[in-house]
Amino acid sequence: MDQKSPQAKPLKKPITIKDIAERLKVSVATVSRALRGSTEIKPETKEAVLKMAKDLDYHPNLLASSLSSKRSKIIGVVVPTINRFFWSNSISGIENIAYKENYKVMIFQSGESYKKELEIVETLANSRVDGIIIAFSKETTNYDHIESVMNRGIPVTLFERVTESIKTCKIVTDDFAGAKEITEHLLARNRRRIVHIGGPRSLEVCRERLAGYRAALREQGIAPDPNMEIELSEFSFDTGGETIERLWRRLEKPDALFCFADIIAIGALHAAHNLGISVPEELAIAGFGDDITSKFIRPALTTMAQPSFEMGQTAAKMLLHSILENEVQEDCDCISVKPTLMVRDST
Amino acid sequence: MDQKSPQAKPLKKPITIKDIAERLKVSVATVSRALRGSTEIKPETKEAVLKMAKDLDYHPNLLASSLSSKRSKIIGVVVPTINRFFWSNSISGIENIAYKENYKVMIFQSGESYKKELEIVETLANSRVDGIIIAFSKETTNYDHIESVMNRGIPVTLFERVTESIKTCKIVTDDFAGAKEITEHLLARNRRRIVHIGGPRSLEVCRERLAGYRAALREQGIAPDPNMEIELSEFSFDTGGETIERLWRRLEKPDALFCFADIIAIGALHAAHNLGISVPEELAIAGFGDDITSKFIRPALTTMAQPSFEMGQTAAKMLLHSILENEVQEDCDCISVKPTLMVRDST
DNA sequence: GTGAAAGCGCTAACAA
DNA sequence: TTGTTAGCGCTTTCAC
Repeated sequence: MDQKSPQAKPLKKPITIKDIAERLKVSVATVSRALRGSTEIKPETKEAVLKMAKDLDYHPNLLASSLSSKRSKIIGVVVPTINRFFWSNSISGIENIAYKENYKVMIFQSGESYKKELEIVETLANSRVDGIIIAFSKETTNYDHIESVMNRGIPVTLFERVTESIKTCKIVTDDFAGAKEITEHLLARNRRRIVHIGGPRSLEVCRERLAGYRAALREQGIAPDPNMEIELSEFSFDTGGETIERLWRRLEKPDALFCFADIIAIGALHAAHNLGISVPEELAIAGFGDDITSKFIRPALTTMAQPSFEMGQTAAKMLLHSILENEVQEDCDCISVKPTLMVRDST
Repeated sequence: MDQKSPQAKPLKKPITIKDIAERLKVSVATVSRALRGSTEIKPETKEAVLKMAKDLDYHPNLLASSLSSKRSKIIGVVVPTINRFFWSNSISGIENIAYKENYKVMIFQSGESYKKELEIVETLANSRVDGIIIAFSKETTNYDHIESVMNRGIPVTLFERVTESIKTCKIVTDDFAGAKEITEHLLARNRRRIVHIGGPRSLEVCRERLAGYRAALREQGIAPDPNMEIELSEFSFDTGGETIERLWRRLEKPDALFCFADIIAIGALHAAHNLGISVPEELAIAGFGDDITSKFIRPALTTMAQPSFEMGQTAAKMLLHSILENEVQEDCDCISVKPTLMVRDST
């Protein structure tokens, strides 16, 4: 019953270009050229090779190919999580462009862990991908791993979660403008006690959103109040809910909430419902990101829409440009994308 | 201005084990052994190698390593999309196990396209991954690509979207039981005109859910009615919405909806709201999958919860087992996981 | 147009 | 414990 089968895997060893060459009595070089569609080859020879490859059920070994050509036609993408709409949709945008240019996309998630991000980036570089698009984890404050990769000649494009300290192509949301605009919207709705639920200050994204919020207040002569600025370290529905419960125990309750991410706002909305708080009458709630859920919850969430798919496309274009140009990236641009205010029922 | 910089990439060529060997006046074999933590090596030698590697800023070339060792320590995962909770959460489960065993996970999405699935699987195999976990696209009805990969000695585990025609490890939801249970729940709520919105029959998943629905009806003496069975080919919020609009033009309106996926149910819920249909009084709506959104919409959606994270973990365990055992997979098991009914406000 | 040959960087017998 | 020596399968000069 538990006797091992004598010949485990069907280890008839794979067909290589050498096999094709021998059968055809040509050199491996010729076969290689034919397979790669090189021009300097006689059409008949090429056809013969292609036919033989098919007959023998030949499959190229990409490892060998990449090793000797020093090109993999693969780009690596690192995001904090694929579990949220913004990230997964960005990736679709990246793939959309990459596949057109015949590049494959390898997706990795850091899970917001710096350690895992390090590992992934190192693996990617050691696997000789042609380029990397990365959005930093919330824990990342040291960027040596990126410098190292770039020094090794691998182009890197920073995406959304970026840092000023690295000179390379970047694409980000104009978080300052977006946060300012949505705060102004709240102010225009006659809200004065607007609480900002922000994310970890280690992220530029979060700092910018906070700054935009403050700027809008100041313009209305309202001095930013530390009590009205909450800093979260976790991104989840639950933290949004817990926060609102804490806020509601205060003497002076807020009349509006601007959350740095939809996921937080949705959690808050849910908790508000359970606490019997009427939205938007008693409390207006706004998010950021236009998560796909935001349109479907009730009341539908007011938020800033980020064109994630297009941002992914742009990132891919920038990276492919760096790869193909093979230039130093010193002079690369930083693109800032304006988000769009989506006014819905929650404000 | 547009003059190219003379030295493009910093092409100081990478340090290899040969460089380390020369500096240390040992052989490359020794260096290789030290780096891989082989036991048959003198501790001092090992230390010296490690130190030199660090000093020289050595980074291993995984391509070369995999090429010669014929192991990559990478498993490939192919899913229709990472954009939905079930899939992204399954992947987290896979990663959770894989990383513990020191395997990296490469994620790919087929976008529900058979052609792209083919390409991805071929690339994965040609990149000599150690194993593949795959959930088929909705278009996939031919499984030769999987047979081919398995014949080449690469273990494959089928995940959720499977086929009977391939003998290998599989893990699926018990869709029949789940669909039957949720339909029974609807019946218990005194619904008799229950419409099933199903997915493409090409997917076993969808056929099973339909079968479960029918079985529940039959047990109550209700004959399945083709007019009450709708087949969708797209998975999106919009199709859910459009469908309910069509249904509502009928003379005899349904009193319940069992959608084969939450995303459809959520779209329907949204459309119902816009049409002024009261849920659940006039129309009960149930989904399948317990998408993260389902808990937060109003009314909260009744659905079947699939333990996606755990299913991912199990898939990874099965695959790793096949990889490590290096056995033929003929006798592999097929695990079927029972989903859990989550009764909420929509029914 | 084609072939010969030298690698790409690493692993893995087999010897020593 | 270490070194020698073939490769792994493919690409890419450089001749012919």
